[in-house]
Amino acid sequence: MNYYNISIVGSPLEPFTYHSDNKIPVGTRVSVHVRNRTVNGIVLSECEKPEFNTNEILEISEFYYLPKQITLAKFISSYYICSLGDAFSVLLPFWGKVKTFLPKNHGNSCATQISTWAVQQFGTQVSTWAVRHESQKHTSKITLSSKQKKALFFLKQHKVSLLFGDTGSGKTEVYMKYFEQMIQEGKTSIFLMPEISLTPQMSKRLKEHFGEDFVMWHSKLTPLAKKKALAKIYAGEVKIIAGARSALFLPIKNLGFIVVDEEHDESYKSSSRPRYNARDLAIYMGKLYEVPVVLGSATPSLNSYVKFPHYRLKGGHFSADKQFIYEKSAESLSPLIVENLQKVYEKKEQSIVFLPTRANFKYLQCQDCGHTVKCAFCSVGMSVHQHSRALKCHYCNFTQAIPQVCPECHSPNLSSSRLGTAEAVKNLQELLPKANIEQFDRDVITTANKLKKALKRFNDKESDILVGTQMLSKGHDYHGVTLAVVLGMDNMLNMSDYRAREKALSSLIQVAGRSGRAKDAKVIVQTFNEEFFKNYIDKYENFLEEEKFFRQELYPPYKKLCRILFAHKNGAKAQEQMRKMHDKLLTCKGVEIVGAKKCAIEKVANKYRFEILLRADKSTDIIKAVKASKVDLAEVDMDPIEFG
DNA sequence: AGCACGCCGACT
DNA sequence: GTCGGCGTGCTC
Repeated sequence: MNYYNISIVGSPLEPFTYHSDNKIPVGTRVSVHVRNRTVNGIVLSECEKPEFNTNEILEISEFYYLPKQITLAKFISSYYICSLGDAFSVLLPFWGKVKTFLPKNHGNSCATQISTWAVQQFGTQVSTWAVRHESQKHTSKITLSSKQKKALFFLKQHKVSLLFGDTGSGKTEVYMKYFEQMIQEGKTSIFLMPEISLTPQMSKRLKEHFGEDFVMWHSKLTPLAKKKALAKIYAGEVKIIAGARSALFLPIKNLGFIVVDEEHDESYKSSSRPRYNARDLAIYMGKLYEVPVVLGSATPSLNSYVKFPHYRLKGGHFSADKQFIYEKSAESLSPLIVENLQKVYEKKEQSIVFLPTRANFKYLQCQDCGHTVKCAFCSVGMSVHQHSRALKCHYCNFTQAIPQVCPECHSPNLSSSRLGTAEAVKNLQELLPKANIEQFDRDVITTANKLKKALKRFNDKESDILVGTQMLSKGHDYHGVTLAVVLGMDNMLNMSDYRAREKALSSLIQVAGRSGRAKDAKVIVQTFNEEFFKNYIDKYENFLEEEKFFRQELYPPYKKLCRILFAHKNGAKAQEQMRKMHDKLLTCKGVEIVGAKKCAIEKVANKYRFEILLRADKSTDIIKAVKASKVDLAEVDMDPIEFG
């Protein structure tokens, strides 16, 4: 009888031991009983017969994980502090006959014939992963400029590098050239991008260029589309996989290269367990698979800028031919803005109105001077807690009474108002009753099809004004736009988030880069912080250099942060669990407890939420401390990007 | 995480 | 008398 340690997919528990008559290779996915439920497990290792009675392995599947995937799962489990079963739940197994794993002279218990899974599924012949007969399919249509050639040369010199390229500087061509070269070496590339399901023009472009070598992968694919894509991947026919963060975990033979485009984008971070960051895991995988990794962005994160060598690819058209107007006003749709929107509408031109705030937080801002109350200890905005009638810092829990007058100019006009997209559309529609105004955000644009239609209406000039959030700035071309209105920058800048400045500036640059590809474009930025944006709008690199000093000693990339969440419908229970873990953490060395308190959004989905924020020099100290102190309810968020 | 077991409140 | 709430505890 053979005994095996088996990690149960999705289980929070340590691996269990099962037995089988068969000799089963490590990495094989099997099904087993846990409390009479049938679940998937992964064979981790063979082991001795344990003291207790074991269950039998029910079924040995044709799915398996390769040793490097197991290494990756173990890394995810240790770094993000989750069970191995949770780590495996994000990885996709290989499929087929496992020649290399079968020991010599071994019975054929698991040696199934080359399966015809894909054929059964689709009735089409799918080739095995034999090396493809490389036939010079099409000669390259990509011609790089000398700048782009230099960029490519630079990227090829480094294991991990940052392509710091302005909007419109042609980053995509550089990647595509790199992909082509990988294809010639018979290797597959991963091209990660945020919200790929909502960037149809990019996939169209890749499809046109790479044809059958290309597939798209993201969570919104229909089950059938997923099956088809997987069949092609299993068959080894795919050379370019463009996808959202989950594409990183597809079963790829011959991985050659990983691109993380728009690396600054927050959607690379998973907000459910395991809370991994695909950008960071891409770098880990680069090392593990010994393949180059390229991060790309017009507005790179300070994190990547500090850690990796970069190539600066300057753009063709950016702010040079654009007029920036900074308006000091706290009024959401000010007369200046409405007047400009009106003028543009009357000229039969188009506008976009950008509201970057997710409207989750309220900050106290002076309506006369724009000053926002900040924490005395953390240089971040204090958020308004109306219930407790107090201002609180989300980092250190410093609390103060809500001031009656502005601490800066002593004006009594302090307000914590905020503006959402739907509300802005409604207000604008009243002011411009004849204009066609559309809401353009996650609430309305839920599918690729809706996006396509909305963009078509806009490009056909059936709609005049788009009012939206981040989505407006993600990779779309609006050729007819001559006015971009950017609201809510101060809210963003004053978020109680150490990345507030980075997020605000990069959002502004991204939206400015989207709009006004036509000449004579105007960008109206409503802000009391004109100096900040003006200084850096076309000098993001200068911003990054200066931001280093703000982050030093306190924030990433110089310090590691970790957030522990406690959510329960019984608030007292959540708080008690937090307190318990907090007390345990006090005994741990090398870790600073920055705060332990109620979340800013204290109730979500009927659950009360509490959180602990930890800071340390090294992630190993955090991992050690958290593992030693973890309580049942705790959910670990390593390298958090959201607070509250 | 799931799911069974078990112990108290309002219902045919 | 039972149905069902969710607290506690266990899963190879």
